[in-house]
Amino acid sequence: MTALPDLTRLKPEGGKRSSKREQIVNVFLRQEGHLSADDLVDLIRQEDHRISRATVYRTLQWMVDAGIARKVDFGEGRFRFEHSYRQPRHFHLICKSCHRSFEFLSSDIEALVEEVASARSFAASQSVVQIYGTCDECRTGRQPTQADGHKDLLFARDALRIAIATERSGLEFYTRAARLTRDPRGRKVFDDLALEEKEHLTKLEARYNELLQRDPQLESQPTFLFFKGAANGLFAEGADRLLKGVNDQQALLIGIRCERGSHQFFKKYGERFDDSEGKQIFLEFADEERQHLELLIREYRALLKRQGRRRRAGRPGSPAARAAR
Amino acid sequence: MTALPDLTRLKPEGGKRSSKREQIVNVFLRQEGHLSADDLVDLIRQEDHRISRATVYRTLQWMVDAGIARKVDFGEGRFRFEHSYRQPRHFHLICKSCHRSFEFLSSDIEALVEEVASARSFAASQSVVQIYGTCDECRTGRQPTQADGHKDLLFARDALRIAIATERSGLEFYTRAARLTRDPRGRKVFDDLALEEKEHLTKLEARYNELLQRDPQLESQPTFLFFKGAANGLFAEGADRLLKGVNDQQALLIGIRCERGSHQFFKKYGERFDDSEGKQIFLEFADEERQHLELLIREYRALLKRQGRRRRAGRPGSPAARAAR
DNA sequence: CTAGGTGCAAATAATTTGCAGAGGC
DNA sequence: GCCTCTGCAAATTATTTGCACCTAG
Repeated sequence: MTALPDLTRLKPEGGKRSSKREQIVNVFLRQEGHLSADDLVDLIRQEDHRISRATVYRTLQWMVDAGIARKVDFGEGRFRFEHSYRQPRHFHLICKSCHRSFEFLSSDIEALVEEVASARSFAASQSVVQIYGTCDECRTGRQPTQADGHKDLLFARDALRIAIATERSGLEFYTRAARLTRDPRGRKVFDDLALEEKEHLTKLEARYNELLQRDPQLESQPTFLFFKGAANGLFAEGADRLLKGVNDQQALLIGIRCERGSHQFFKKYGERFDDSEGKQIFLEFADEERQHLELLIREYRALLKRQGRRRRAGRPGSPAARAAR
Repeated sequence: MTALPDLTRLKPEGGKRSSKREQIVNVFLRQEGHLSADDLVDLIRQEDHRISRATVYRTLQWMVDAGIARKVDFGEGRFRFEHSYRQPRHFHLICKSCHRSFEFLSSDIEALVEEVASARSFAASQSVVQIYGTCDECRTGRQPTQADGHKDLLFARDALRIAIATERSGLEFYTRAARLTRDPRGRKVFDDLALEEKEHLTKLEARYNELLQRDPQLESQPTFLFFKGAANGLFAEGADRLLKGVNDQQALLIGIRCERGSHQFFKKYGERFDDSEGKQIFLEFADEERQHLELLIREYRALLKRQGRRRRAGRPGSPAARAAR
């Protein structure tokens, strides 16, 4: 079920193998959702009567230390535990009526939280965001839809969606730029950039479809990762009329600026997340953008060289320095 | 201390006057910060030995129902209570080392939280945002600065700061516009707008100073209300070169657009907050902007009328309809 | 053999409840 | 006198601990 392999005994340090502990961990990992210590005791007792509450508590604490479980407090006067191994850290919507809880992640909220902490010189180690209220099903009285899928898959799905949206927006921009630019060499540069984006887009979409096959109802599940700002403004580089007179050098500079923005953006956000498939997607995407960026910079340098040969000498303080950082 | 008047016995419904309860409530209100039930018992016992724990618990519950207190959970395995009467609802930074907690409010976070809830069709009734970590003093080993002041005053201070920043930004914009505009009547309109802003600004600053006098160390306390977006972009109406050819009609339209933006913005945010002085400031500010807006609209209509007389008839589908909504 | 894991029962800790008496209206 | 508030002690609930025993390395 959950992508949780052998690690069971690797992570914890200084532990002795013990059938009881392993049994408890296995039962815990087999479940999904948020279990209270008592829930877990009941589950264990179904397959083994001779397990004491104390052992379950001790094992739970051990799992938290080992990074397998996370202790969450929904204000019920007792704690619950959720999977944590390779699961993205997230926030909760908590229904006061049916007592279910739903997970989400908002990089925007995380960023604001960091900002507040830093404004107060507060070293934040963890943050809790909980929205209490009534869920859709309880309010409308409809059937309680299937439980949330695995966060990990949802996270990956949403990361891919964001990457795809960004890529689409880039493709659109370069295509428009190519259409508008009058200079034929400038147009060539934009055409190449658009082609590159299209290829990358195809790759991302293939990956997205592959993900959907792993879980057919993945697409119908609600948004897990809330994330503004991607695909917005990165490519809004100047008004259309400015694009008309762009030559190849300027076009390359624009491409460099866009790709660098995209790269830094995904790198920054990829690093923010906990280890998980979604994080990988962000970082891979950032890396592909970086490679593309480097390519553009090489092209730009080559272009300058050619120009320099033609015009005897290049200007020393030229934009090359800035563009190539 | 806290601006908490007689209301003590008004709010709760169906209660009988009782010396014990009143005593507990008074002791609670006299304190600031986050008290646990036990803290409160200890405090009460200092002035009256014959009070039972149960009564304190019962009174605490009663205060929560009456809206005097708010129950907060810092994950310590017990609840704490904070003032709630006319205190803005807020979020917490919680120091794991000294166990103090600091309050802040972020309208931006609240907005994002609402967005998430609405995307999930979740009827949010309350939200908890807690940042756990280590506070500045614990990390740097400096003296623990004086405790946070009253949220209410801090909130008012920050609301005023935001209003002032917005007003300044408006003043700056209109001044620049007046300088750039070539049309003398357009310039007159911008000059008037700038004057209006300056007057309003003076009023706000006076109010700010008055607030500082109520608590001299108010200014040195950290930001309580985190709030982006105010004073940003509201007045970024078009590039400078577009302002050059603006006549009086266009200038009025620009003014109307800016004031309306400002009005709606402060109204929306003012309504978001709980009852408190800061909320009042937002709403008052929104109202002043509205009055100014109405004035501008009247002026605009008068202008159109004059033009109509001059040119026989005004165009029916003119921008007047849109501007005056 | 020995450190760590386990069960059981007792201990804590925060909070709630049953009940009989007290006090305001 | 009635209804609610109070105090006290006992109950509840979640979690932890002491201690003797057990078991894997």
